[in-house]
Amino acid sequence: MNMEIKPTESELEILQLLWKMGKATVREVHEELAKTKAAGYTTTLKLMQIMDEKGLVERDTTSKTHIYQAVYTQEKAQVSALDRILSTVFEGSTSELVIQALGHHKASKDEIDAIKKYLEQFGGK
Amino acid sequence: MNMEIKPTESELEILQLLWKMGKATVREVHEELAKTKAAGYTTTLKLMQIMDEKGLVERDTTSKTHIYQAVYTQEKAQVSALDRILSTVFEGSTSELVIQALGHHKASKDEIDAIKKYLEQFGGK
DNA sequence: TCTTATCTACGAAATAAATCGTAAATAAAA
DNA sequence: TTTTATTTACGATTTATTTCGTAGATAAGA
Repeated sequence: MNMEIKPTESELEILQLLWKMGKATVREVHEELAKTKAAGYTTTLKLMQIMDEKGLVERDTTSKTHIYQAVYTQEKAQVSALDRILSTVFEGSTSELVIQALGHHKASKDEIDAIKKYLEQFGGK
Repeated sequence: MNMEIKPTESELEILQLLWKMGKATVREVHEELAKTKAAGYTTTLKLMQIMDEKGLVERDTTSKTHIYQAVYTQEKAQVSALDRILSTVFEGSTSELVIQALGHHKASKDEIDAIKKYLEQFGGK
């Protein structure tokens, strides 16, 4: 059903920035990106234009300098990422995934508590 | 630390089969693969040869027909996949990931119980 | 106004990944 | 033994993704 819109690796990097920045220009995104990655300005521009065509972002083109924002939300990315690894490496087992996540990626006491609390809603004990 | 050995999309498909099959020939893997995907035999062969070079699989070449098996384990893939989505879409928050996983991917009663049980080891209450 | 800087659009080159065709070797079948 | 089938090796093509250069438009500064 879901029109399999799949951001590429590079597109995801830009989405991550837009999620934090909200609305931003290519220049602003590029500046942030440059802190981690070496790439030319037009590379970032082109990428963002493609993302616009794909519907991953939208832009306000009323002024010369366009203003971008994410359409593809972080939550969509989370659900999609979980779906993917669930079917590719966890054989569909959510509990396997959760236990693996808790086992190998040390969650803090607070995180553990948050999860316990969350689980309570699924039947008392 | 971990020499960033990253299977590509297609390589992962083959690994999934090898995890189930254990030792297998190119022909056997290809046969399985063909059930889901249309691709020529030499495509599968080439892919598996590349995977051997990368060290994702190893093969016994004593007889004409080589026998492959996965070196890159399912658990490695699980840890790596979790690491990746944790840093790209969950901002490093394991609890966010877990809660999202439980929320959007209906776990069965048994799965919930398994998780609760697992959590108990992290401090009584 | 004239020059300089910044921006978008766009095509094309560079890189990465997937797919395939063909040749040579080996084994199996006739 | 001769033919046929199967397998590996390997290069080449195709497709997807990333990167960049250049041109034209717009705005800002001198």
